Amino acid sequence: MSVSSESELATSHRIAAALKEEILSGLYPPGVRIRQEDIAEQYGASRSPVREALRMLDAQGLIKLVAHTGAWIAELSLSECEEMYQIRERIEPLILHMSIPNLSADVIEELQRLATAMEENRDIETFLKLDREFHLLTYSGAQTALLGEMVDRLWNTTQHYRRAYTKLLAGNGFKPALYEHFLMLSAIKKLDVEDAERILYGHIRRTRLELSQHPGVFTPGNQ
Amino acid sequence: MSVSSESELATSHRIAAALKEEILSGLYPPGVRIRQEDIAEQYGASRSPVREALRMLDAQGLIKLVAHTGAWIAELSLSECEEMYQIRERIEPLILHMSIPNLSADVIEELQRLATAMEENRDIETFLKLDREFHLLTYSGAQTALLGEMVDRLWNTTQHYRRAYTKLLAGNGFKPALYEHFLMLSAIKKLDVEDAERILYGHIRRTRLELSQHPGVFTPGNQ
DNA sequence: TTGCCTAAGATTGTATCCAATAACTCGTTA
DNA sequence: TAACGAGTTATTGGATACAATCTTAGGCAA
Repeated sequence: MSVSSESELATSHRIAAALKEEILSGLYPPGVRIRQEDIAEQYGASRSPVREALRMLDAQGLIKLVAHTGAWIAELSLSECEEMYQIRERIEPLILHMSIPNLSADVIEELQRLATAMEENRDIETFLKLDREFHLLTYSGAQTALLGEMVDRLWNTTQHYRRAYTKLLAGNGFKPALYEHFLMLSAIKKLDVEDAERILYGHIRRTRLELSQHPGVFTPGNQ
Repeated sequence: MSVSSESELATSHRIAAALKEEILSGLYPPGVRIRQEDIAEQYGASRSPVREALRMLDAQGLIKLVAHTGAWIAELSLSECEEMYQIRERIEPLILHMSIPNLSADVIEELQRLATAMEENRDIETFLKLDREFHLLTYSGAQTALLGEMVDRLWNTTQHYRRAYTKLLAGNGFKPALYEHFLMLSAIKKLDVEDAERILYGHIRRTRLELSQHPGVFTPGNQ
């Protein structure tokens, strides 16, 4: 949050942040094993801070630690992924509710820009990035202690599967999402919290139902 | 889950579990500092497993770690606690929804027993214990990957404040909760998921509104 | 061939030592 | 008297060494 964004952080935090980026970028696919010594060497540190970093990522649900055995990139089954979406359906309307009254004109302008950019975009990684930015920005007005972290975690742990599913859609199936974004944005502009919540709920729910019709996303070696 | 429940666990997990119990029991009040060396000595271990245990508890929201500075028992402000309750209002009806179809007759009998026991009880610690057991047992039918953990965490991080608030009520104000328990139990027995969800939502919401009328609970040195 | 057992190797868990950082004390000065 | 600052102490962070555990490879017997 401040000037020197790297050097002042503890090594363990630096490693955790870097690993997190690599995982979210798709560099390590789900199920891949992570060895402490490899990571330590990769970041020029000893295993101590690596172990702490792994615990942090475990807490965030990005990896799975098993005592005396090792660490793996977290994997979700279809039903686990559906569960995440069901949680999102209930929680994200809440954080949106808390956020809307505090959204500045600048933020709303940026939302408009993002929604439009998504309309013109055809690249998958860009779509993922814009979609994430759009939604998280609609939540940015919420002054939360924990809810924000929870939402972030839900997005992170489902990231791999959103990517795979988006690839499957391959450009055609984006439109409903785009329309929903514009509808939600218009409700936000009118400060119509209830309507925005309902649209968001439907947006997440529709995605969940579509996702569950593509179980191939969850059979390893696919995507 | 198996025969020897303690000895086979890694030291770090043992320490984490023991510390967690002590924190939830109210032995360490919010805001108290925890020194690694003290804990290490207390459990006859070195600081290494203690550090790992502290990271686990940090991840569960029971303590707060600050880099280069130390660990403190987590503290909530009134507004943070209200946020937790708002999350509970949205999430616990969901887990109840998932759970009800899978509750066995034995569990329902046990729920009946717990609800009745609470009616006759007047001790505060016992009330806390029974109330927690009752609710978590209504969720026990849900086969969840993460939702259960989230609910557990919400209960744990608000434990201190439920205790303080319950002390304030001192026996009189229990009744609405007891009635709601019986109403919910009756909906569960009829497999009326929708009704059970609604009652639970109201139950948590009512508690939140009452809690916010007792801000004294959140001024340190009170209770 | 298949299953089991044993032992070597690899990997994680813990203890200890040293370094880095933060907190505190106490003296100085405006 | 109050505020600032240098130096000391206490506490946490990281590196290394060793112990405990798991995994895997190989051989043996059914």
